[in-house]
Amino acid sequence: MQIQVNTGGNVPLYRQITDQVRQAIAAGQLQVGDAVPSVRQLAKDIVVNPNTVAKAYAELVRDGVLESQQGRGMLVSARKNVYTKAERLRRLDQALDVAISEAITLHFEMDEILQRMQQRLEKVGLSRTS
Amino acid sequence: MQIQVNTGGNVPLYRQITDQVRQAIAAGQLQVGDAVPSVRQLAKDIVVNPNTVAKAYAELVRDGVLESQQGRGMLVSARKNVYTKAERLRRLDQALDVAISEAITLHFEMDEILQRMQQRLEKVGLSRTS
Amino acid sequence: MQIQVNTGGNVPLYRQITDQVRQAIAAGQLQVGDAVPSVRQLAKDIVVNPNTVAKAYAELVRDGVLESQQGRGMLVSARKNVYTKAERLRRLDQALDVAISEAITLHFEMDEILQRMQQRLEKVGLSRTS
Amino acid sequence: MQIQVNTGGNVPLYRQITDQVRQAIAAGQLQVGDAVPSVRQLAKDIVVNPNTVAKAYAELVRDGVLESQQGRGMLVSARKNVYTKAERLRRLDQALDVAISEAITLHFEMDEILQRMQQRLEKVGLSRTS
DNA sequence: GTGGTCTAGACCACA
DNA sequence: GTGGTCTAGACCACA
Repeated sequence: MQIQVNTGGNVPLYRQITDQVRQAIAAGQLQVGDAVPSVRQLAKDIVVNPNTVAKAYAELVRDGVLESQQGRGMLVSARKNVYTKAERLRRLDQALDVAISEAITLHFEMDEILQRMQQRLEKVGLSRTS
Repeated sequence: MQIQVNTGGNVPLYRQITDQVRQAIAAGQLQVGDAVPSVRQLAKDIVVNPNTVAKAYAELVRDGVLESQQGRGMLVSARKNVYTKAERLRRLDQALDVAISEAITLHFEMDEILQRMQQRLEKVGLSRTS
Repeated sequence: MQIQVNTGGNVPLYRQITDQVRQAIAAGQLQVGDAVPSVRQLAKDIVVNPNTVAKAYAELVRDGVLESQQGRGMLVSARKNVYTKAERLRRLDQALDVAISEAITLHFEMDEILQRMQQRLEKVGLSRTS
Repeated sequence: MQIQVNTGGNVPLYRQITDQVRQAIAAGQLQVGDAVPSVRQLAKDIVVNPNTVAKAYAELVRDGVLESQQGRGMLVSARKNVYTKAERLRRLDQALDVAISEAITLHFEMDEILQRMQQRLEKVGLSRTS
């Protein structure tokens, strides 16, 4: 698994880590039962404060994405969605609406927004049939 | 114009206000030259501190969405496309990436995200060929 | 970078701060990537409320002059020319008109104003062919 | 004397009035001893609240530009500069520096700024040898 | 430690 | 009445 963070943008470091782990799982690069790097190792690799990696892993554990195995580090757990379908949609809509508001102010049109959205999704590595 | 805010979520109050004003303009509920509620009036209506409304309005003024008439309130401005093409894209991408990050966390797939995005765009009143 | 504010005049404190940061950048005293003093530190140094410094910095971020690195402070951004040509001219004209209005009140004549303007531009370190 | 005000911009109405009276005097359209329109008359002509005109005239009286003659309205007084030369320059410099800061942020160069300044001065009717 | 958000309350300029 | 600025102080997310 390749993780790289970018201090330039506005996305928190811990969030970049959680997102990339989730993406790697969604893309099949990480399978259930695979180990992820230790907090210290990853922190050294991507040049980030270990507290930040620890926070990211803690969130992934809380969401049931990873689980800690005594003495053997962190493993990819069986994926489960903690939210109900309706709750997931509600949260998705809320996130989309914020982006739409920004797009409206910037005078983008519907087709442009959808096209750009698809480009960003592809860039981030979400496959069409993941 | 109906504005309502939600203290529970993680979207800042001032951001909810700017978003809703922007959407009301995009949907045609607010036209160029229309007045928006006064800072104090809106603050009372939605039970928020006047400073928070003032902050939201100030941002809309900076972005050319509203303009302030000294001593007489705020109205919807005719200014458009204040930002360069590159800056508009940079801001759009940033907004989309935040939404995508949330969608990833929620385990949505690309097709679902795009489809939902289109639905939300239509809901907000953006026509396909606006 | 030396910042000093003056409570006596009619220029808002936050405006004095943004102006001086901008001038320091224009004069080369602050380079792209340099850190600016933290909100709390600068507030203490110039004896101003931290909120006022935060407001000044927020404006500079919106204009692409500074960028915020979450949890680690603010630095001088590389972003440039965020606004369209028309918007840049609109803002320049507005700023010039305010100065002209003041000059008229003070009974200055055109040649004096232009000559003085050139002197101030040179003082601030703007070269003729920058 | 032709006075017209513009509610669109950011310049206060009362300031637009004082500036235009001062300009008319500087341009010789109003001579020492000439009468200016009454507060009520001017308020009706330019469609502005009489309080606003009264405030403008009060400032002009305070600065020695106009004087009130019992029963005969307001006259143009003998022009005098209430500030010392050094004080006038200090205030001019302060006004110019604010405009320069804005110009710097907008990435204008010295020649552009000076050229634009001259255009705005001409537009406002300040002659070269007033 | 860093910045970001929000409230409460004051004072000011302007119409 | 209107918006704009500033202070004081709290709480939060992030590194």
